[in-house]
This record gives sequence, structure tokens and C-alpha cells, in this order.
Amino acid sequence: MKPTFYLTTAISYPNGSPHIGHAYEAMATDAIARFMRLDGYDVHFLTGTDEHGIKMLQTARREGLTPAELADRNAPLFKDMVALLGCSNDDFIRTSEPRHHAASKAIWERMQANGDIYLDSYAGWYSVRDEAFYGEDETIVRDGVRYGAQGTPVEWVEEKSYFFRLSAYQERLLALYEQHPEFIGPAERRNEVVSFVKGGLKDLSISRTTFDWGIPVPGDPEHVMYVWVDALTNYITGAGYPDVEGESFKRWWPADLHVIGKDIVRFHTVYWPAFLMSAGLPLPKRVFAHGFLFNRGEKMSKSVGNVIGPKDLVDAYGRDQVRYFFLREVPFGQDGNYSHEAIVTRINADLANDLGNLAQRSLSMIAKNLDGTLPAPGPFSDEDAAMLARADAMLPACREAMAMQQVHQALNVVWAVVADANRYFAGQAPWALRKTDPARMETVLYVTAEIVRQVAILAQPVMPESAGRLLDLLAVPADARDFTVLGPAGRLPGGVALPAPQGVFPRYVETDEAKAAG
RNA sequence: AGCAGAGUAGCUCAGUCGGUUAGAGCGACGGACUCAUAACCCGUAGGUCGGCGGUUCGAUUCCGCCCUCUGCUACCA
Repeated sequence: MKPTFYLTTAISYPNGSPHIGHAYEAMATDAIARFMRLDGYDVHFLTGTDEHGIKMLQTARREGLTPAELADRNAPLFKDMVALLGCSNDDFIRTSEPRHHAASKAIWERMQANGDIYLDSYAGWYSVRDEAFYGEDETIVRDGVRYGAQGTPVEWVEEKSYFFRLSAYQERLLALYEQHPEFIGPAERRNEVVSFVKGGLKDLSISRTTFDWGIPVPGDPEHVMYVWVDALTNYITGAGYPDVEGESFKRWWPADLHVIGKDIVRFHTVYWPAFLMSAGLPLPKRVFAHGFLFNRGEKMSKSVGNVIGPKDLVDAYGRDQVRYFFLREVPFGQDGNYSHEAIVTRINADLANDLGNLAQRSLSMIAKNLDGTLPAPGPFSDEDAAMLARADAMLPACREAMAMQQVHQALNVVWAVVADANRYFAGQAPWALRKTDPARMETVLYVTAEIVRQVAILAQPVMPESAGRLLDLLAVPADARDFTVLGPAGRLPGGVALPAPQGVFPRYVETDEAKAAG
């Protein structure tokens, strides 16, 4: 019985088109999902769209649509993006689906039964943009318009609202952070959350009556659920809630990992565990917040004109290349920058020159000098053994990095071996051995091919297609590509006929239009 | 304002639980080679490790203060 691993991205708000931030989160989470599968876990990977809320309603009105129509039009864009990026999600949830309505209704009722939901009324200055109320003293009037603390316009709203007794969970949340420091990652985020919670928690307004695009509150259809109650619940919907006795829910919940953006840490590390505690459900093991991406140091914005869609990037550079770039270049958890120049440098230096060329130079020697047959190695020299040992050591180092979602570190580990292998190859100079010591040449070529094999296996989570082609070139069977064959256990067999070598990672050649895109 | 983190080679960053010559990648320059995707390999780059002071035989690494930047929280207007 394989151990299970359930991981999620945040669900995207489809009142516009997917942007690079959505793509980044999906790519990174997919890499983690693929890594875990290859490492022997039974993985469930969920992503989707968060379709309710007043902003969807407003955007729909502006475009002359109903919110449901807007959601139906835009949700496929996100689904397509995920596919375009090669994501291996097992499910794509839309919060407008019946299964999600059922789950949201159920968790609400559980929280209510636990005495944590009460009806009260709320009056105050409300910012639609912030989806938040502000006290009178938090607002300012400028040019006849009143603005809230975040500088967004506010309007006076008075409505009845259900409240969640968040204040009752302060101590239990602090105990959670204390007992499970790994609950929040990266570690820096934990302190922020702890200090926020220590500062005192107020009860949370969790329903709205001013619009109806949402999930109706059970027993009081005048209200729809606050969009975050609805949105967060998607994670248990995806596991099969409310069928808590069902096989799916028992199998997948609690989630092992929620991957989110740093802007929504509080919802996931304060509100969400409180909701779950109230509903009597187990808590996710870990919430990891990644950073934001900036184009040449600037946040993407339409006015700056630097908005690049995921599709533009994939079209310009290739899917695996884009995945590799973002996951290697940006330390996962920190903000990062990207630019055309940086992407091209990574593609050419790391992929074409280092890995692609390593494969090509060794495989073409096998093709030309050994009739395309992978040689059986002779006795290993100290250099051979050292090189193999470095490759064999990759898996534990990658595991350690991936356990903390340090995807870039895992790639660093692998590419350090690629660099070593190029040094090894140049140092052994098999092209010279061809004349002086053909048997040694064969061993060196074998060792190099074996390094490429292990590198390719470990590159699969990030570049599934390209790494697969590399393994094809080594005639590695489809059932010998997971992590169980890393290390000495899965050494390439000598004497196997290899296909004609082909470049897997072409150099990026500059064109004017691509430059304009980056 | 409080709390947290950061300030290291041209750029992006790693690192030092205090100690001989502070590292990597990219970029630049020089060299070598020819198996390979004009790739790879070797060498050089002389950086006050933000500033000042302290502890110490010795601090980039510990302590204090200051400056700058970032995040979180609060508040004022």
C-alpha cells in the first residue's frame, strides 16, 4: 500500500485571464506532485477556480453577462492553462459545482452545530475592492469620495451577517503553531501569523446579503456565504466531503500540502484551521506560501504594458523550458524576477550547454564509435566511482529539498552533478582514449550515460517531456523511470542498442519578436 | 511606531555554530581542446562581507547603536 500525498494549489479567481502568477503556482505544485509520484506516493493533486463573490458579479455586469456565464466563459481558460503547462492534476474543481455547494453547506452546518456561528448585524464603511469593512476613523474623504485604509473607495453598508466565532480559537491556533512549526512555510511566514494571532482575533463576518452570487446559507437563503468560507472549503470538496465515511475522504484528507501565494497566508493559516477545528475535521499538514514574480523588477500591470500571459511564454520558449526557468531561477517562497535575457540564459547555459550537450557529446560518441550500442563498463577507476557516487547521492538531497518545497534547491543538486559530469568527461577525454585505450573510453562513456540517466529521472518532475526524451535516448523502459531505479540498483545495462542521438534541448536563438515578448 | 528579515565580487545569491588564501552561477578577459548544440574544460576577476563602536589573541561571522531596503501589525492624517 503506497503512502498517500494530497496537495493543492489555491483556486484561481476567474474574473480575468490567467496570468503568470497563476501559472507559476500551478507549475511548482505540479513539480512537487510529480516528484512525490515518482518517489512512490499515491498522489492526489487538486486545482481549480473560485467562482463566487461580488467581484465576479461586478465584472459580469460590466460585460453584460450573468456571473454564471462569466464563470463558464473564464474557467476553461484556467483549465486550458493548466493543461498547457503540462500539469498532472487529478481533478479540477469549480466552486460553482453541485459537489462543492454540498460540501460548503455541510461544513457550515457543522460549524453551526458546534455553536460557532451566530447572526448579528454589521454596519460600516465597506470597500468592495478590499472586501473589507473599515471603521469610521479608518476612512478619509478626498475629493468628495471616502476611502478606506487601503486607499480604496468605501460605501456605507448596513446588513445582517452571520459571524464565525474566530475569537474562540486564538489559543488553539497558537497551540497549533507551537506544536506544528512546520504547519506554515516558509518559516519566516510563521512569525507573522503568530504575531497576528497573538494580537487578538475578532469574530469574522461570514455571510453577505447584498448580492446573491454565492452559496446560500443553509436555512437562510437571504444570505450567501462569505467567499472565503466557500473558497477554502474546496480543499475538502476535492477530497470527497461531506462523505466523511467515504473511501475518498478517508484516503486523502487531511491534505499534506496547500501551496498558496503569500498574499493569502492568513486565510489559510488562521481562518481555515479554525473552520476545520470548528467542524471537527483534521487539519492540513502544511501550508506553503510562494512569492510573487516581477517582470524586470516591476509588478505586471496593464498600464506598464508588461503583461505576458503563460501562453506567450510557452509559445516563445517551450513548456519545459518555462517550467525549468521559473522553478530553478526563483527560490520557492521568495519573490522573483524574470526577463527575456534571464530566461534565455537559463535555457542556453543550463539546458542546451550543460545537460543537452552532455547527453549529445556522450551519446554521439557511442553512436559513432560503438555502433550505437551502450558499452558494458570495465573496472571503475577512482574518478568513475566518485562520479557515480555523486550521482547516487542526488536522491536523498533532492528529497530533503522537496520535503520543504525547495524546488530550486533540488534542481541545484541535480545541475551540480551535470556540471561535475562535464568536468569528468573533459578530464577523462574519451575522444583521446579512443586511440590509446578503447576499453577505458567505453567505461567513460558508460559512466556518463549512467549519469545522464539519473539526471533525467530526477528532472522529470520539472521537465516531464524533455526528460522523457532523454530517457528514450538511453533506451530506458517506461517502467524503469521512477526513483526506485536511482542509484546502483538501476544501473544501465551494457550491450543495449540505443536510438540515434537527437538534441533534446536546442539553444535559444534570438529573434526580434521574442525579445519584444520578454 | 512596534515586531521580523535582509544589506557579501558588475549582476543574482550561497556561506562563516569567530580563526590559515570569503565561495557559486551569470557576465568580462586570457588559455586549452575538438567528443559535442561556436558547446565543454582550465585560469584571471584583487569584493573596506551596509556604517560606527564594543567583546576577544583574533569578527564578515557575537553584542550595541546608526543608515538603507522588504514583510507583517498598529496608528496618525
